[in-house]
Amino acid sequence: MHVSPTLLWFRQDLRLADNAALAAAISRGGPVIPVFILEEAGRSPWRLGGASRSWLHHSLAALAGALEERGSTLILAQGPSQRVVEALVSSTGAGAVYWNRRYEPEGIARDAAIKAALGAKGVEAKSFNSALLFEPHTIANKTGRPFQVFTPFWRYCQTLPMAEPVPAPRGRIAAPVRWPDSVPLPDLKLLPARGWDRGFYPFWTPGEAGAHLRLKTFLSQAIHRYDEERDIPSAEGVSRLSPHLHFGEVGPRQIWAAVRGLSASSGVFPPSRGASKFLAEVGWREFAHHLLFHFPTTPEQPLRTEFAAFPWAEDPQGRRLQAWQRGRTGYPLIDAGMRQLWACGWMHNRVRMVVASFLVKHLRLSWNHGAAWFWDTLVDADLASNTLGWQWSAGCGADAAPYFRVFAPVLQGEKFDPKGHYVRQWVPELARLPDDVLHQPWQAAPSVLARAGVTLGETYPRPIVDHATARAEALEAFKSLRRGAGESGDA
DNA sequence: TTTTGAGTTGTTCGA
DNA sequence: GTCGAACAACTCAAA
Repeated sequence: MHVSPTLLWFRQDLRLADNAALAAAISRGGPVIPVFILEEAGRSPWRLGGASRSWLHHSLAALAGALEERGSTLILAQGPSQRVVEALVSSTGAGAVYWNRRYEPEGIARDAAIKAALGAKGVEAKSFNSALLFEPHTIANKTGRPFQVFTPFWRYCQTLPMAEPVPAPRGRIAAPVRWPDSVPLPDLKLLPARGWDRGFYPFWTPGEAGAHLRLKTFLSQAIHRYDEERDIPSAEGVSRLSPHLHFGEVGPRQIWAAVRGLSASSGVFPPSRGASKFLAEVGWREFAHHLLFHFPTTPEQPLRTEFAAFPWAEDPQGRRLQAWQRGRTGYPLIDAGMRQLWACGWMHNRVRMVVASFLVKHLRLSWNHGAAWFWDTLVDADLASNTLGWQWSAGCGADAAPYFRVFAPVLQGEKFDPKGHYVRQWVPELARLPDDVLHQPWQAAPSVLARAGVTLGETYPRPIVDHATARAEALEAFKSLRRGAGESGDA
């Protein structure tokens, strides 16, 4: 019997294993036409960021290679998704379009429209879950409302059955008689013209194979020390899976199953405190998607509405923001983090919290600026996680950091980078300073600075704000917010 | 139904 | 040096 082709629409699920839409397309029986559509979403603030574009280029190349090994071809296209999908359906005679669901507000609306349009034409349109352990529309608290606190959310999720990964397709993937036209990968122009991403790829191997190697490496050792070492930015204590997860080169079901596999011999699950902590991070990713789905305005708007009135500082020339972005704040840990971000497209999580706190509380610039910068510079930029992270840092989100939690950049440096490995790597002009002043060079005696070859204000900036003053002003600003919200009017 | 306690990641101050 | 308290307000779950 003749079965029409299935269009398999790849989006943020750039893998063959554990891909529910792919598995369904194959079991439907006809030829499978894998397609990726680059949609340049106009002026949307959340169109692909620069670092993400670079990663995507390499990930698509990897996916295309993996498909080729199975006798298939990745079709690349450009333009509004609905137009491209409809054009491909009519040019290939596809009778079905399958994809894995996404949870961003724009994506949900677009997918719904496409599903309706295809249905009206008699084309089978089906979507699947491959991105999450627990899809947002399936989770609610006992009052039927979305969770807003992580711990009860995660406790509840863990009482639910955990989905198994979908097995990878075996053998060749059936090809159509004739392949539709494809845009050559370089023509998508995903790579930056000036090559500022050249520092990324000593650290990263985009694609499904790279993702699995990273997971395997992490599970072999570091996961069991994760609860302690994840806070040390110079250590290899974290999984570095975030960009792979974002692009769907590996999925949470696979991670869960792999961690459970570690318990096979002992029967104890989770196998260690580190593993438990790591799985909770997977839970935070779930929680982020839960919040984005149920509170779709949060990429721009604070979840706690009183924060709309927050007295942000003036920064008319954008100098403070620029100092932060470029790693020229005069606080070594902050500057190290921001420079690592620029060089690698990634920043260690501990340092992300510190730089975020610094932007929002020390510089009192809106978290939206930080979210936008991270969006453009992170290879793991993810609307759900980025939004949660920034609103958490600013204190305006769900389960957010209390307003009085102001990370002290010097103290954080001394606690988590006591030997200065991290700062010396990313702020090399300070490398020769002794440990005891490395995190506060302005406290060093002139002779110490001279010996280290540091001239404050020339080779390295003086602090752009004073910690104690900035902290006091931040606390005052948060207090004013409270007064404003209460309309008590007292002086 | 109402109450109570707990909740990712911190810092400072004073005893 | 170490330690506990204080620094809000609100959501959720358990009692």
